[in-house]
Amino acid sequence: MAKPERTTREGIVDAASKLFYAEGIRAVSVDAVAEAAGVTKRTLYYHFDSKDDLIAAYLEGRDQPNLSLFRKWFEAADGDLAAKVEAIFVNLARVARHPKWKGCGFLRTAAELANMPGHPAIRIGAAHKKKFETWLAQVFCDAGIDDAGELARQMLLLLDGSFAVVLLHRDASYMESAGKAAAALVRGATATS
Amino acid sequence: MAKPERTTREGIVDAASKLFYAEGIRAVSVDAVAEAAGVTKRTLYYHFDSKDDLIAAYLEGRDQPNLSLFRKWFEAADGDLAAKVEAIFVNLARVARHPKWKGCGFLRTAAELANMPGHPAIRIGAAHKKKFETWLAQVFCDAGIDDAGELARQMLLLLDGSFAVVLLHRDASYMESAGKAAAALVRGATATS
DNA sequence: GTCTATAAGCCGATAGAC
DNA sequence: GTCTATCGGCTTATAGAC
Repeated sequence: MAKPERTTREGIVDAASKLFYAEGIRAVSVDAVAEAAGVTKRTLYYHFDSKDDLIAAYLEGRDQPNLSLFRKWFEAADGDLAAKVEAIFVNLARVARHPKWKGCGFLRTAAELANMPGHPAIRIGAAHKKKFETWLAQVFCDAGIDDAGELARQMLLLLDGSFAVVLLHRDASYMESAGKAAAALVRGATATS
Repeated sequence: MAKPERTTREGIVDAASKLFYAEGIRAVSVDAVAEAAGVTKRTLYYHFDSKDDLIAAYLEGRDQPNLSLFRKWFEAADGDLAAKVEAIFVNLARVARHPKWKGCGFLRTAAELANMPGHPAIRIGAAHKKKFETWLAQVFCDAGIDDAGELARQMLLLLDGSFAVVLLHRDASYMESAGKAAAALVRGATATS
């Protein structure tokens, strides 16, 4: 239970996470990760079977923190359900304006590994997005919305759309447009249920 | 005017286009493109300054054909404005179910080159998406919709969101959900204008 | 568990002949 | 304009000592 010191493995995942997100998966070599982590390549290969294994660990480590952040933004927002959903997009726009922001690591990895459909990292990304969608569907269902699942899917489309569009145009105001669209769809679903 | 035979350069761009889309930019070597085009690497470097130059040519060649296709789907559809917009998503879902479909080449390239913000290929991708957005905004404006620009932005968010989500989950039904959301937003904007 | 050293091959790009 | 041949460097991954 008492294990406060950061393990070698954690340090490697940390270094990999920063580099993969900043530069892209295939642009970063195993050498670069090992050097950034302050270990030799041989040590890295002691802790991970392959680079693919390391990529999977990178995304695994971002799963829960990302989900928690979205939930926090939703819960901290004032107003009705539509306003709380919109708050996620507004907060995301703020984050996206940071110069180091480079889109969604899960989506970028899926795009880069599109030629390897069954890759573990893609499965982790798909599961991550599904968790968020399921949480939203439950929130909508609790609010008494008909077809809460379909509305949750539409929110994911707007969310991931804003990641893609903002990365391309480098214009975070698209996230605020996505938030407005999301709020309009939630209000439309609330009215008819 | 009379130039029916395919030039060497066109053959190289063709081969690059197929490989880059199928495998990803960084996963494909210049050697592989040259071999697929049936020329030597030296010939390739006679026609293109660098691999980056070749990447730009790949996306440049997809710009107009893609735009034409979207416009064709819109114009061929029956029904009101919302139905015609939704038709784009329905047609896209059909295409996305083809096993060789691997998302949007423009978005995947932007994701892969996220660490090179000013890359020519990213500029081409951004311009491509902007052209589509501008065309949609004009269509909405002609239909008498208030804030046609904002609605067009929302359509782009849903479109690019569906590219990203369907690539991740390999479930083209998300495109039909995006189409429903798009139609609902168009109807909402039509009603209030 | 971490090290030094290296395998075996691929990378983008170029030299110089014809 | 297209060829053969090759550069120097980087790639993932491994061998074997301690």
